[in-house]
Amino acid sequence: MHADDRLPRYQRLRDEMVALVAARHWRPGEAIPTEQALAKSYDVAVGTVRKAVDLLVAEGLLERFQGRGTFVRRASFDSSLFRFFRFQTRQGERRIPESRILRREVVEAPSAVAATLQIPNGAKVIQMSRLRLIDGVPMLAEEIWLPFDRFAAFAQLELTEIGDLLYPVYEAQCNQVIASATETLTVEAIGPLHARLLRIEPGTPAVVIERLAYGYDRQPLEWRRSRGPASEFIYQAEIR
Amino acid sequence: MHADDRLPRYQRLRDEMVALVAARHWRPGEAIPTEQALAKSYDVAVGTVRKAVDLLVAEGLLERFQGRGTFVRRASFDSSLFRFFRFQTRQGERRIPESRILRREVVEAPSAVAATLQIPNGAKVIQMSRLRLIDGVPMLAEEIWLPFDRFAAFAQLELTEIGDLLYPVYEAQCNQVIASATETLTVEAIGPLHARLLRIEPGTPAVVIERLAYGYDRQPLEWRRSRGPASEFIYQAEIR
DNA sequence: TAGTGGTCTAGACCACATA
DNA sequence: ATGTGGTCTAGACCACTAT
Repeated sequence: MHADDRLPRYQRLRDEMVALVAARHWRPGEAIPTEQALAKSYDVAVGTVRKAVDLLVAEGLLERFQGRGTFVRRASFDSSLFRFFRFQTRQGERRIPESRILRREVVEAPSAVAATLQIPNGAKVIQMSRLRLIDGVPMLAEEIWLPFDRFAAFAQLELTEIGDLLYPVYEAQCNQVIASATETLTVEAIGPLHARLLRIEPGTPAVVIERLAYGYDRQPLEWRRSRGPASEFIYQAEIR
Repeated sequence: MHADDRLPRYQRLRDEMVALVAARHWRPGEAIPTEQALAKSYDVAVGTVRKAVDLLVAEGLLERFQGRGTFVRRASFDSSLFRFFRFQTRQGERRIPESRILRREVVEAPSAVAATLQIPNGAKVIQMSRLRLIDGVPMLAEEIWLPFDRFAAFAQLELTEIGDLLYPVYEAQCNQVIASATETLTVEAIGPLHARLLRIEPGTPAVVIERLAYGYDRQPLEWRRSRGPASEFIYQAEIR
């Protein structure tokens, strides 16, 4: 099962390190072996290890701390587009919104969902509808789909057992770890259904964020579509 | 005027190379000296030069081509948010929209504009209003502000002398080179004025992109605010 | 064939964190 | 005091581009 000898050593080393994290042999929060140790065990120079680690730090999989060591980074989703919703509390601090699951059921995947999650047509999915609030004010209306075969345990949980964040639950209950995601931002005039949930006027501009989240093996694990009032959204980017 | 000795050599080297580009001593499209030559002239090891160049490649200022050399990159604005407007032609290819300048005048800077461009209150600015079209269909309505003292030559140009792209004109006529920018995306229900320009219904969601563009010396050179129909906009991002 | 950037090595010394 | 990552060197060899 192995990597192309024509690839540079630092690339192959990088790939092996990714595999160790994916296999949960190196776990988030833990320190990996020192550069010296890695150099010795993989029989390469320290400089080569450094270059491989450089890559993974740039990719966000590892974090370095001078004098302490190199650590597997927790996927934090700090760069998610959700960050650009100005959902501050009245004191202006950033908080995790409260979550209310409005509905959860197991259904046959609509064909668009099956295609997106890369599962067979007609396979079962968990469909969920969720409202996120700050200080009791609705901020985001979400629809979430999970492939049933990987998340069967999730369908059995009492709703009261599910906290404000889903990914830790996926990890603890279903052994499914989210490693990365792609997000897509579009804008629409909000429909009457979501308008009622969000307590805004139908036709008001809303930002729609679709997120497809992947495991370390690059398999799609979760699809969600979230809607929030566009008036609360501001995105900034650097251009070169 | 010199750099801190406590900074690593590769950082100081990086800064000196940026300065050479800013001073137009190294010009876009040109090759810079070889790594060997740089190492000799700055009296550092080649590896140190490589690290400095690595940084500038990552920042997008330089481009490397194995066997050919390292070149100063033209600021291409490939990553601009405008890229996410699906302004395709009927054949689906990407094109530079046609530009029509609707108005251009020299005025005293409104205080918000003066603050943004970091010029004194009441200083003169060139204010411009522009429409961008594809196949004759209006796609973006833009308002643009330029500090008059740097762009005086621009105010004299016949409108027919100004092409579809402004930055090459800034460079050729005013010797002002845009090096980077920050962009901000918000959404609003379009007002009657812009609705008429864009030939859409007032109240339709519109994407508003504000861009503040800087020279190599980090001075703000241009501020523009562009509005386009949100229905044509889709933004995608990778999350880790 | 000559010259460029790309990979890799082996080792020295520095700065920082922790005990 | 020890061990970690951070910086820097000097040189070898490879892969690609141009002539």
